[in-house]
Amino acid sequence: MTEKKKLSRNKILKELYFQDSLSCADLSFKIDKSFPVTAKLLEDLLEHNLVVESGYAVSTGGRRPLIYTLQQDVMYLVSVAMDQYVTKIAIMDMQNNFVSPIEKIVLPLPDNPAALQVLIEKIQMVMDASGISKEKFVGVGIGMPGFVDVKKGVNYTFLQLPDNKSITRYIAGKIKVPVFIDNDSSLVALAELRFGAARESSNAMVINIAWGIGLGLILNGELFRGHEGFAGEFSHIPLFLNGKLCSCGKTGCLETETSLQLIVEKAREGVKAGRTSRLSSLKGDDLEQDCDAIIEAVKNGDQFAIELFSKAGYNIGKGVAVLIHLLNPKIIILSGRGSSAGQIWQAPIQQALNEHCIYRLYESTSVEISTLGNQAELFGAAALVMENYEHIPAIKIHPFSKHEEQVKVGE
Amino acid sequence: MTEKKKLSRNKILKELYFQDSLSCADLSFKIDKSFPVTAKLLEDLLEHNLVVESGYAVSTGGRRPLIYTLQQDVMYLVSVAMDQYVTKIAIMDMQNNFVSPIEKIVLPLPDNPAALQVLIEKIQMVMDASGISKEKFVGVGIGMPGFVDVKKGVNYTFLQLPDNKSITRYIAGKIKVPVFIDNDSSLVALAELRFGAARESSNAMVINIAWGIGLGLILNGELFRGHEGFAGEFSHIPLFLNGKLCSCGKTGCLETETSLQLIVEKAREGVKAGRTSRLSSLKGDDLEQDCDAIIEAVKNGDQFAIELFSKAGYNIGKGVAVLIHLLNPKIIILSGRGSSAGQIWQAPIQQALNEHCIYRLYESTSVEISTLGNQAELFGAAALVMENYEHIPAIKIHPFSKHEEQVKVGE
DNA sequence: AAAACTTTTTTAATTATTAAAGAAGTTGTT
DNA sequence: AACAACTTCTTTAATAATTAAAAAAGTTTT
Repeated sequence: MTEKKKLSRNKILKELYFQDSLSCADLSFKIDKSFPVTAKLLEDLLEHNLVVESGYAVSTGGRRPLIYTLQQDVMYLVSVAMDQYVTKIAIMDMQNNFVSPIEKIVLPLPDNPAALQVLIEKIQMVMDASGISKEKFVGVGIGMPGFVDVKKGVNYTFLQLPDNKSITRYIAGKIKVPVFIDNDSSLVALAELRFGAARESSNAMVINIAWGIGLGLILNGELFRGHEGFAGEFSHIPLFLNGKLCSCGKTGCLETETSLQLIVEKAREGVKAGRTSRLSSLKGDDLEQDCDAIIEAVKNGDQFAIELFSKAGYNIGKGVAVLIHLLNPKIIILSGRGSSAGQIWQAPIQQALNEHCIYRLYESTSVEISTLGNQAELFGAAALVMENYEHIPAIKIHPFSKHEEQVKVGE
Repeated sequence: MTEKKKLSRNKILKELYFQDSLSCADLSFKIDKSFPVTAKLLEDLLEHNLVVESGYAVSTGGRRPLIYTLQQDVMYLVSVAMDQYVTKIAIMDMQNNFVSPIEKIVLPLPDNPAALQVLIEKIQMVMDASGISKEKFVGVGIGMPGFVDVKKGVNYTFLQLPDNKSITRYIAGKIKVPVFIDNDSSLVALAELRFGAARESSNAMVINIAWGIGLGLILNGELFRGHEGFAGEFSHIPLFLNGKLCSCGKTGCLETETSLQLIVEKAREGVKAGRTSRLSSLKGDDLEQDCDAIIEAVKNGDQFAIELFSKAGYNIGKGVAVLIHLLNPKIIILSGRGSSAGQIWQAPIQQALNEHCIYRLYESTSVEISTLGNQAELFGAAALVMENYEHIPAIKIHPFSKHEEQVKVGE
């Protein structure tokens, strides 16, 4: 089979992963090949048991199309979602199911030279524990905070190797499976684009409400990364004149007025100061636990918790107003950990838009809460692998040599 | 000739317009067709006298390529650049030369129901006066302020027809030549992308320093317009807490702290208040004249004028910091009328970036002053026509499924 | 219930692409 | 300086893909 045919074949598998079941006509359109060629490729895939016919679709006025689906149990993905403190590792099948328990490990990234080694060991461990044979793994997708260069496979903030060598190549060399990395917020956006609220929108802003406020931009139907891959630095746009020092060294960043970290801090302060609230029993040492507790309090109508979220929401809204002016998106999606607080975000954000946005611009922009919630990054990491799947055959790792070959992934 | 062949043929003409002279190999690559097909199309274009061979290019280590150029005197463009007060109309050839004097007319757009009729008459007049036969005009490109829907051909702010009917179709119906419209700042960006400083950059932010502060976004090598075509509303992002009322009805917009209009107003106030300066003889009734006078004063080292531009520049820089954070561009281009003030902008903008931008993000972003200056919009309007040249006959429809009929015009 | 229309699939005809060969230059070596 | 070795562009022949036509399987209309 020629290299070109392989590309088309992989494109079919990729489309079937994202769409679950498609007809030959649909696939022909999506992979931009003629019907006869697509049919021939499908025939081959059926023979090799990678694809199965799964009945007929309902007729739309003519002959019913044969529907194709990915064969189960032949391909698996490893998805890894990291934040500054905790890392989750999961194994997923082609139908987007978790096939092993999600492994959650405490792995602080700042000032931790051992982090990369630990990560590799844990990934290896989860893969081994799954009992799935190595050749069935398509690849590993990893989402991580920091300035990530997707093409080079480098994170300039965490998990660095000497001379900024590619960590994707490094990890792939160890576990013998292709590896892809991306910024955490970008992967949340990718998840929303492929499986979530942005599915029908070619222009969407996905806000990743987490310890910081991340942003993934969906422009013209695809994830936008910018010149060096750093686009979406929403957290640090200079929007306030509050003089508050930010972690980045500047003042007035969006992050200084809104983030889950800030909410937890403020909640702890409030409790210490004797504020009446359901939150009075906050642990005060575990960020994740406290955050979950506050979100739970919001849902139970706790006034203090609601006040904190409303203020944070209003400030996110001020940032969203900027996004709407600059990029005229169809939809704003609130995703990531914080989105599990639900509809509480709507009112304050809408209020900020009323005050700071030109009506003509935001009247046709909707604000929605993600249904993927806390698991968005894991879905996104899996999607990242399949996003690159068509190029994977170009990756070759020598089984006996430690010297990695030139790897060309995407563009 | 089939429809598909026509598309490729037109693509060749388009590429030759933007690149002036190209080899068959270059064209084959650019129009995404094989060498034999491209060669055959070129043969046909030579026969029909639309293209000429213009000698050989220097060898790059092998056989010298034959170079093709557009035939002169067979195709012309009408380009129209409007602002709120003044409209310029020009006729250009395929080599980007003005072939008739630029017609400048005073045509206020706000609250002027007659504006559209006047515009059509003047375009007609300029075309007639040129003595060029009608069938040689490829199309009319018009840049205008306001919320412009490029696809529908509607401006929601000015020049409206009843029921928001398409003004492009309306004008085209009258003058019998295809018409295209776009937002003024988008066309300035297009000009920079095709003929100016953004030529080598697939990610550029083009700031249109005019009576307001416009923005055209070049993302992934093409002009980005957003969901409804309104992207780039830079002027009204809420960046200040100054309480100053903006023309849009809100307060704190970027426009309230920087624009040529503001500079002229401040200069007039300063002069009235007796500020010592070369500007003391400002007319005070003609915005354009006064603006030119102040820019002249800047170049002659007038302290007051420089102070005004420095402050305005710093505030533009604050906005640019937001752009860099969100979109990680390779280059920021200062264009439009105000760019003729030259290097004066550099220092205050760089200062604002130092203060408000994460170093990692702006260290590799350059800020440049346009060389197209005041004529950028006219070049952009001409480019707009050729940008659409190939698409006029080409509409792609899903050949199999009724539901997914997609009209794809440009991407 | 049959004719007329849709849509998918198969096949045959057409067209474009890739690979191979040739032409025109440049570069490097003896 | 001469000639082999390498580039790059152009032409041609072989191969592969696309489009058009025909057939198959439904749905809708009369």
